Amino acid sequence: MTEPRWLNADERRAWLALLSINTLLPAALDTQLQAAGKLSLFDYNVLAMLSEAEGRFLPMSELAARTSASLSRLSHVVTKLQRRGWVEREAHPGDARVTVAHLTESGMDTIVSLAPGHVDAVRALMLDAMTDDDVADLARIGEKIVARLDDDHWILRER
Amino acid sequence: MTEPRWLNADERRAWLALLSINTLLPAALDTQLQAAGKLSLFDYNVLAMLSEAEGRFLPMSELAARTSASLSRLSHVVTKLQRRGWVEREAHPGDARVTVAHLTESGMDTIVSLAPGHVDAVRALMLDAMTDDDVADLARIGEKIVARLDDDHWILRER
DNA sequence: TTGTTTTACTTGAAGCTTCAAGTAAAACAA
DNA sequence: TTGTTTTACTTGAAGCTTCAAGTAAAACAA
Repeated sequence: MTEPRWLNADERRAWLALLSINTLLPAALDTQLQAAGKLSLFDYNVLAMLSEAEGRFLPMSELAARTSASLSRLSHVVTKLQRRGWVEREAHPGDARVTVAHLTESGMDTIVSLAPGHVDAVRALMLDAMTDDDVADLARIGEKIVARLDDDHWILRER
Repeated sequence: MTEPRWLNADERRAWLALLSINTLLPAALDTQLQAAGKLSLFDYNVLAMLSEAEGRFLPMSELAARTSASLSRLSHVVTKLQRRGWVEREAHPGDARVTVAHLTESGMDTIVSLAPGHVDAVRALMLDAMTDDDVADLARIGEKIVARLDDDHWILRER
């Protein structure tokens, strides 16, 4: 067996920082959203992606791609959001295999009321810690990592 | 109500990239570790932190801090690791409130055998996507964000 | 056409995480 | 001392995510 290349100082710092952000940041945002509207960050993102989509609806697979989730996870969560009256499932006219998730008026009202508090939290927890150059660097480096993890991830399509 | 400041282009890119990394990277590493040894990334980190500690033991609260976890989460996971024979719980001699988690020989063997594959995965999924400068930038920016989220996080103590 | 494979989901169970409530010892306060 | 507060956990239940298995329609292959 060949000797593995261990991490050097910067690699270790970058990796540990990412790992820590990874557990702390979603937890902090979950706490804010839980207090504001009894939903999780993932729930919020599902609603947000639908609210930004044309017609406020998306096929389940496209919604799964935009939330980086598995179809199974999304299916369970949409069922929950449906019970809360925020999303509806509809048949796709052209392809009977496809389910379309549609944001309801009530769902739209919910996200509109939650958005300002959520954006404030994102600023307070992360963006306010950085200079403008840092933000640009993080965007550039972050997208490189995303490309590595999934080379046709939707956030790269916007470029 | 005052108008919220929405995210500008770079802010949105940085935020979306971080969010995507956040769901994709742990999932990919979980898959690798699950295949290699039927354990999660969090399980691995618990073992790794213990293996690096002097004497291979740490109080539960210190271990929770080093894995960015809640005590409750850690307590459940240590119970599981204990059943697999990788960790033992011991009383703290000086303070009866404290439980010390101690890595067993078997736990040490496990992490030694898993480490090379895990480090390879971290490289393949993230570090190999970046230049040396990117790594240094990410370390610097990442630590700023961590400091924002928890200003005496243990990774900042090493400086 | 007919059979086979692929796509786009859905479902239930198992396992994991969070949350609320609890225990017991240490520290502090008067 | 004695009572109160804080610290350091642990526990069980509820909710969430993953995993394995399934369904049904579309696409392809011969």
